[in-house]
Amino acid sequence: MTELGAKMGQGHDLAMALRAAYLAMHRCADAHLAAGGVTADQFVLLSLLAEGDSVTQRQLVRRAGSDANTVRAMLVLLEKRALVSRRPHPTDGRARSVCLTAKGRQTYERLWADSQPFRRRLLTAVDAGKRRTLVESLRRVAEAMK
Amino acid sequence: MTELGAKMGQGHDLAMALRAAYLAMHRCADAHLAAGGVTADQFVLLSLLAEGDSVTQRQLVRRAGSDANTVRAMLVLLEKRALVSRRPHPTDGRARSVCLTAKGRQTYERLWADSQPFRRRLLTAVDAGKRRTLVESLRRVAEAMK
DNA sequence: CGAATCTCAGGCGAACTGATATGC
DNA sequence: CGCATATCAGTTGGCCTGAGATTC
Repeated sequence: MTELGAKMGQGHDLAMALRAAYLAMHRCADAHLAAGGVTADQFVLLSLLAEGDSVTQRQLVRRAGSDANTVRAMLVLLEKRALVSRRPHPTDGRARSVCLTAKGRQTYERLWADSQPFRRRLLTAVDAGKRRTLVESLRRVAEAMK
Repeated sequence: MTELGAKMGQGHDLAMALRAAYLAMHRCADAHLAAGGVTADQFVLLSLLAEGDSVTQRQLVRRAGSDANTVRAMLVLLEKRALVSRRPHPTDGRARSVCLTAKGRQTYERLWADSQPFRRRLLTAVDAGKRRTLVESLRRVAEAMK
C-alpha cells in the first residue's frame, strides 16, 4: 500500500473508532436512563433546558448538534409527558420558547443522579491527563466537519 | 459546585463532545457518499465485507459495533440492490454467509475514492501527533462502555 | 431434553431530506 | 423580496422484544 493510501486508512480507522465509541456510549447511557423512562437523547435536551431557562428550538438544535426536525419530534414527545412546555416567543412570531416544567426539572435532577455511574464509568475509561486532550480533539473534529 | 460534582460535569462534557463529533462526522460522511447512492452506515458494512471475504452477520455486528437487527435490515436493502449476497453457511445451519458481489466490490472501490476528501478533512482536524492518542482513547471508551 | 446462538419480524425513538407555511 | 424559524411527510439506521430455527 502506498504512503498516501496508509494515511487514508488512518482516517478510516479514526472514523470507525469514533463510531464505535459513540454507539457504545449511547447504548450505555440508554441503559442507565431507561429506568427513569427517558432516552439518552431526551436527556440531552433536558440537560440543555436545565442550564438556560427558556430557549428557542433553534438554540436547542445548535447546542445539541442535532437537527430541527429531530428536536421538534423529541419535544412533542416530551410535551405529551408534561416534562417541557412550548409557548409562542414573546417577540418573534416564528419562534417557540421552550422551558422545563416543574415536573421536568424534578425528573431531570433524578435522572442526573441515576446517570452518575455512567459518567464515572466514562471518566475512568480515559486517564485524567488525557481527558482535556480528548475533549479538545473531539471538538476540533466536530468543528472541521461542519 | 463540589469537586465531585465538577468531575461529573467533566463526564457530561466528554459525552456531549463525543456526541457532537460523531453526529457531525456522520452528516459529513453521508454528504460525501450521497452521490454514490449509499449511506455512511451502508459504507461501513461494505468496507467490512471488502476486507474479509465471506463473513457471518454475527461477525459484521461485532466489527461494526452495531446490532444484529440493524445489520440484517441493512443487508436486506443492500441485497435488493445486488451489492451483497447472503448464502446459508456451509457448516453452521443457523448462520448466513455474507459477501460482496462483483457489483458490490466495484461500487465500494468507487465510494472509497469518492470519500477521500472526507477522510482528508477528518485527518487535518487533528494534529498528526495526536491521532494515535485520540484513536487509542476512543477505543478505551468503547471498551469501557461494553 | 435444555441451553446457547443465529436469524427474522414488528415496533419505537432518532437523524435526516425535502417541501411547505409563516413571520422577520 | 430574501431570510429565518418552525412544521409536516417520508426514508434510513439503531435498538428493543419476542418468536422461530438450528446447533451443541
